Amino acid sequence: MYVNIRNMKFSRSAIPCCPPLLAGKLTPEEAVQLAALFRVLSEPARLQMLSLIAAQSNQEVCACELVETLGLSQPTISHHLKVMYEAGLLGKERRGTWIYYRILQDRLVVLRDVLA
Amino acid sequence: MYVNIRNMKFSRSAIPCCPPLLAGKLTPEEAVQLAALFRVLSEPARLQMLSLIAAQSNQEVCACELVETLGLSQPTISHHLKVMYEAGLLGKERRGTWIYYRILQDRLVVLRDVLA
DNA sequence: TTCTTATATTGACATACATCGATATGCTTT
DNA sequence: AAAGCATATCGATGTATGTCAATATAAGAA
Repeated sequence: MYVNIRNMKFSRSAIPCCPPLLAGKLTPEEAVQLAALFRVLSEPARLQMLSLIAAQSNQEVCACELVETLGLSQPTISHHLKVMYEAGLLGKERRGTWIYYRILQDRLVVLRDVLA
Repeated sequence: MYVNIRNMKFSRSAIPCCPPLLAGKLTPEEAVQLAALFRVLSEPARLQMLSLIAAQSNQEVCACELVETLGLSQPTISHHLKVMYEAGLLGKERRGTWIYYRILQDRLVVLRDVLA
């Protein structure tokens, strides 16, 4: 399994835990990409949604549950889910009437490594 | 030296490299705080500024150098520096006419750990 | 089909903020 | 004091986006 970080390919096992990636110069394009990801995380509601999903024993949650838990309207929840889904932070799966969302780790790993 | 992470105090040496902090439920207040930090990182210009500072051998840079390097006006650079300074991401020191900025690691560490 | 529930989309509105020109403040030198 | 350079602040403007009500779409039940 391989991971791309700033134009360089690493085998997963070759990545040290905390590589200092901010130490190299970011190209404008890289900066735009990373900023877009950080922007997705810059909403309290979205962070709470991620936290709620991560706290589930199944590591997933149906959208209706988020509507009940957070004090936001159903369209707003749906909007946030869409933003995170399109950013590659969430995966979704329909099972009957309900749609279950789960966290995709890859993008979060990229961001974490950038911050090292 | 101590670090506060989500209401818990850690001695620096006691922090494991990659503790999974998103696994616990975030309070609304924590979510607001973290989101504000992520928002600071959600601008490409600011990420490039951080990257430029980190790439210096002295780990610092004077504001004028940023104005020259990035294609933004001096007031805009000054604005971004202020945002990052007030967020605790940058320290500054005046030496004569120039003001030198450097990266403060603590907040970045908090964010990185949250993403684990 | 009809009804009910779950999720998504649309449209509108308000707020946040990145950006810049103009100007102010601060430090150094002459 | 005056001039020159570095940095900060102010005011204005345009754009992005979080939010909700209303509505549409989708799936299962009766």
